[in-house]
Amino acid sequence: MSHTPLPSTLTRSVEDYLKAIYRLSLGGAPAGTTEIAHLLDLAPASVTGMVKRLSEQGLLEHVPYKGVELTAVGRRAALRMVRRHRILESYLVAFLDYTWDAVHEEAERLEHAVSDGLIERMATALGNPSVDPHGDPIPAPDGTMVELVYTPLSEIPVGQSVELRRVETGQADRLRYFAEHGLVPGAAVMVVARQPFGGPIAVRTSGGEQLLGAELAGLLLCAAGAP
Amino acid sequence: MSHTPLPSTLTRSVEDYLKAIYRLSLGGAPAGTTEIAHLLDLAPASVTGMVKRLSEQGLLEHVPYKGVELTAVGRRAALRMVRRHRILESYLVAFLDYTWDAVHEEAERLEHAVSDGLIERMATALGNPSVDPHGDPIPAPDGTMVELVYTPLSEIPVGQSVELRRVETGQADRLRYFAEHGLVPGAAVMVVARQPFGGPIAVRTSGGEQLLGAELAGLLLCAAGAP
DNA sequence: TGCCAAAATTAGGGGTGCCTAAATTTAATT
DNA sequence: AATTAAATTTAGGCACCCCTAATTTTGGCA
Repeated sequence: MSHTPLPSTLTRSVEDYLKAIYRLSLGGAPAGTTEIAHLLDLAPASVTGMVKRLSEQGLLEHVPYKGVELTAVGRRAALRMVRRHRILESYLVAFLDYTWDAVHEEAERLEHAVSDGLIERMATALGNPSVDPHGDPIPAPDGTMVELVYTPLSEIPVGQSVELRRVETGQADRLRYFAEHGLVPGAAVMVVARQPFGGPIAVRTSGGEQLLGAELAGLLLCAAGAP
Repeated sequence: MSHTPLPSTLTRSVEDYLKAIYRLSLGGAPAGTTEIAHLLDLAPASVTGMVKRLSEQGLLEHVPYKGVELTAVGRRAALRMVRRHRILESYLVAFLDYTWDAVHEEAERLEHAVSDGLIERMATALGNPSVDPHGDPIPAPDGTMVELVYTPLSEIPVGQSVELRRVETGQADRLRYFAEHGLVPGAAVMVVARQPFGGPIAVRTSGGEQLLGAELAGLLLCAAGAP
């Protein structure tokens, strides 16, 4: 099955818009221009202008005053950027001694500059991984991705041991904090307490430490039941 | 000794101008705007405009109608780009299976996007090399570079064997041709003939092949006398 | 239903960096 | 010294992508 070719020359700016709209599209609803503006740190009016241009290019569909959705072409372009980003992060951690909290910024710039060929060479060197250091799934070169569904830690019963599979934050300081306490993908943790109403959660790490915090609830995901 | 800090945010375009002007400055004379335009594939009038802006920023000195020269700050910024480019080329060849004729284009884009930190990590992984795969010297992180002076092959007497040290061309097809016949830095060659008036030259490679061509004269450099 | 606040868009403007076409300067030649 | 061709600069414009301020639309709520 052949694809409509992706536009060959997207600017860095356009690539960032597509990534942002893709991220927002995961929420299910069409992305609002203000949401996009917030993610990209731009004024909403600027987004309206760019959105108009990208619609004309067929990368997204815009219903004025309603919202923005990626077209099939736009989604492939966005997933291509996601693949680049996650392969880059994986490569930097595996081969150039980066820590998982330090790779994001570097990948954020490189993803706009590397060729597809280099990404594939890096992927090969890594053994074609399916997840990156944060446990995020890596889209395939053809732009397909299996979104892995994990159970949020906040839904694991008290007393159960599980394996962390994914740490969903890009914030370097949080990642550093998690890493210091062994909360990385693959780690085993036991839920030891929970506040009422789904609030903060407490876990015991394999190192015997006990940690408490609201961040733990949503940011750490796991495969339910796996020790 | 401390340096004037380099401007922290140079655009890709500015970085390319500085690199081009640096290359032309090696010829000794101030660079002309038309020369720069030719190197960057731009209209001469565009160069005049940019040159004006860069002079105001203190990156170069422009004497209207005469020519352009880098200031100390501009030269350091240019050498920083040269280091990035050559470390990147070296890394791609050493660790990601690129051939020396394929790295230029990739490095040309990456050099604008990588952080100084990543370049230094790559340099460390390479063992802090002083020359890149083409034999070109790599500037130090502080922006100093020893320009190695080799004897052009065209000046080696007929019958003498020498070691190639540097292949001075960025043209991928020529590099491929040279590589196919073993003409890479480190190779031993013997000059077997020369046309009158410093014209084309003929060499015998260690593989016993005999090659003739005008390109050989200027593009291949060697350490005189070394076998 | 009518009004209000939030969201989104339009209007107008600025910086960058490129272009073409029209001067202008320089340097070489006669 | 005058002419001329090449190099260079100026003038005027355009595309991109951002901004602020003003206006329009929407959706919820009294």
